[in-house]
Amino acid sequence: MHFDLLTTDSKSQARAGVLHTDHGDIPTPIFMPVGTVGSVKAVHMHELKEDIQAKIILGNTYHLYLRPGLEILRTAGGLHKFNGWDRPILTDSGGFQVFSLADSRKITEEGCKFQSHIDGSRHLFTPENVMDTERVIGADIMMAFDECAPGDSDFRYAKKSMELTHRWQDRCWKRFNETEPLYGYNQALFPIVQGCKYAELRKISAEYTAEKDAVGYAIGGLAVGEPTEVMYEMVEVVNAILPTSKPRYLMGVGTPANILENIERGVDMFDCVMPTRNGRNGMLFTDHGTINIKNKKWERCFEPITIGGKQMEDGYTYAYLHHLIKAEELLGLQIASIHNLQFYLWLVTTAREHIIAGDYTEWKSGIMPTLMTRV
RNA sequence: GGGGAAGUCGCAUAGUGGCAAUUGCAACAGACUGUAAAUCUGUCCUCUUCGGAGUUCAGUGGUUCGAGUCCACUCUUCCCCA
Repeated sequence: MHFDLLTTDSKSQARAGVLHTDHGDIPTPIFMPVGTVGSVKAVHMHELKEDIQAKIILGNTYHLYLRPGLEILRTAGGLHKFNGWDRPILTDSGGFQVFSLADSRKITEEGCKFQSHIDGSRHLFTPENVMDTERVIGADIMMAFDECAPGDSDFRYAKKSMELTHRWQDRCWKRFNETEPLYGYNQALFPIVQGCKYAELRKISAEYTAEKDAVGYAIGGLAVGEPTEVMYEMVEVVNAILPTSKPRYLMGVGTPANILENIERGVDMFDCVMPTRNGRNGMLFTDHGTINIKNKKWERCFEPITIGGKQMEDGYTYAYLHHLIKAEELLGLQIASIHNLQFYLWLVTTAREHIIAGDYTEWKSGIMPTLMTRV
């Protein structure tokens, strides 16, 4: 697996490239739909491929480990075989669950003890067994096991957490290098930079992480409660240190505006639950701004929903989607999810075109006000 | 025609004499960033300077310090027998 950097914008840090994997090429910048349990919620595989043009999706180690479980995944021949997705897959390590399941886990030097959110059973995640699990899942890109500390962590805790993540990172590398892929194709390990909202820590973490020759590097622990401006600052600090020849993945980000701002700062890969989760809850990203399709004002809007000024093949109107969501029809969740993912993929694809054309910053300035608009 | 039951804020419900009144649905908003989320939160009689104030529980009258709750009659609905 390797990355080709094709273009770097002359007026910013924005880059266009291609990440080559055994399951196909990923043009960057890219947005990766989140498919926690091996499914992008409410979206069928053929819709991901054909309608949305997704190039890579995520899975989650914690969730897949709990259900269906490793024995099933191993017997199936890995997640690709199990769910039928033949393009690249990236698995998060469970590091985010260290953050989001704070009430039912305990962190030690060894790893993190979790209590299952499904049946309350107790489990221990260590850097070593997470590597083994990601081997079994068979993700093209395996994420290191880290602690995603809360955005409001104080310096003392942030430093301690970062140092633990670094020690875990070393153990991940060791286990990764001692083991082989199980299904005949290559897997890469992406280490994760931490350090919360402290530039000093981010710098240390980026330097520490960049020492290892990885296929790509991730920036974690952002968009977890800190102000947006702080997130941008931290990305700048980190990207000034990470090697330019490798892809940078900003984990869990974000809004369309967040994505363009971070592309400008040199980020190549993004993932976020926002287009799918918020879509299911009625939030739609449109050419006119962000809307809540449940609001009464869309009841009689018989205009088709467009993306980039173009009507999608199916041509749903605001009024129809309003009706479906209000009526709690499953088709509403499906259309909203597909629409938002189409919007996100259109956004990064168009950004890439403008980076290559050399007018990224101008294009971005033109579209930002709309992306920030709440209709 | 005779007998029985019941009428509570859009609908459905709770309500021992101390209640602006329970809960669900609907409605109207808001939140959501490496998914414990088809979830969660708020408002939901009127006005409000957010401290409160004013009108309410089919209608009218009554008992009581005090009535959605007790009594009388009226109206309406449902059930059973003719």
